[in-house]
Amino acid sequence: MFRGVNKINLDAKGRMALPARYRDQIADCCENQLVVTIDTETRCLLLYPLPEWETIEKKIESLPSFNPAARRIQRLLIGHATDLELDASGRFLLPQPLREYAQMDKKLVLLGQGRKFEIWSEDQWLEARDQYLAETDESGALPDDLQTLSL
Amino acid sequence: MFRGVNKINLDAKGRMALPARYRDQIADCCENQLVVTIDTETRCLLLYPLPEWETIEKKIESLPSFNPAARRIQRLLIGHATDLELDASGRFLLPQPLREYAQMDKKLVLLGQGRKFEIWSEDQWLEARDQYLAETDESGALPDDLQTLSL
DNA sequence: GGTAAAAAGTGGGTTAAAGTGGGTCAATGT
DNA sequence: ACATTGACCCACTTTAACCCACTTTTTACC
Repeated sequence: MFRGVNKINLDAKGRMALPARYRDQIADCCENQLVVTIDTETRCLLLYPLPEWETIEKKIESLPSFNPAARRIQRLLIGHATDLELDASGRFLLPQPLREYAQMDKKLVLLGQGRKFEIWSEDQWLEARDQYLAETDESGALPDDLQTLSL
Repeated sequence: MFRGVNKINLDAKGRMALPARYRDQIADCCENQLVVTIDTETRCLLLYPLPEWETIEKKIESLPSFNPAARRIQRLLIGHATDLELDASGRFLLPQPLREYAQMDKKLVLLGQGRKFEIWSEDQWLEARDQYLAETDESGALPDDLQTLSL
């Protein structure tokens, strides 16, 4: 399970370093094979260990391709998915089109999100986070499980 | 069960010491593995023994990711959750982004809250406490169980 | 109640590791 | 053939993990 916020700098070549605390886990679960794609709801990127991505990809592929909503998801998610491999110093290159999509400049935030990561431009993340915080826990329809969740 | 208020100083490096009276319990229940994350309603932090956090995380993680309220909780709680380990003198480093979130300077308050702790900046805590005290027990709608609670 | 001893809390120095920047070369495509 | 891009390598900077020492508080015993 991946957790936590990490402030990371993108270098001039468009590379970012995976924080050291995740490296062992990534080496174990996918031999440093990752896949990055876009999030379709917000301007951020999703980073998966390869096996995890493959199960998701299978599900998306099997959607009926004559359904417009399914085609949309297929084109957006599978279309933007890119294989990555860590270099010797634990970095990888973020493809330029994806950097543009997520409006990334130098400062990034890597968010652990269970089986995947999210990568945000820091500005975008802070904005989204503040907006989330401004909402109360009660606003919005919560799933039943969540209503009864005791933190 | 953790109880009590504890005034604690944050040192120049952002470390805080877990009060000695909790150490045996923490060593027993989670081998000094802790997780800290943010509270979504107030600007304070939540500190869990790892196993306790994991049960919460499982529930949150299994929520449908296309539900906006669920994504909000996932991003806020799991996104900010950070693993901690006590050092040889019973201290741990509070991650900078979380210190910023909870507006922490030197003086902190650690609040025992049953299966978890809350960590507040002292100023924030005193302010919140005074506000709670200003409210009466009758204000606000109480759940039925609470109406019949005998202190 | 006072003193000594132990434990807890606090501060800070050192060092190894992580993060970061950038140069070079090979591959690719124009 | 040349230009562009990414992979690989190396070097510098920054950070945090670890260790040690000093101060303060608590506990125990006289």
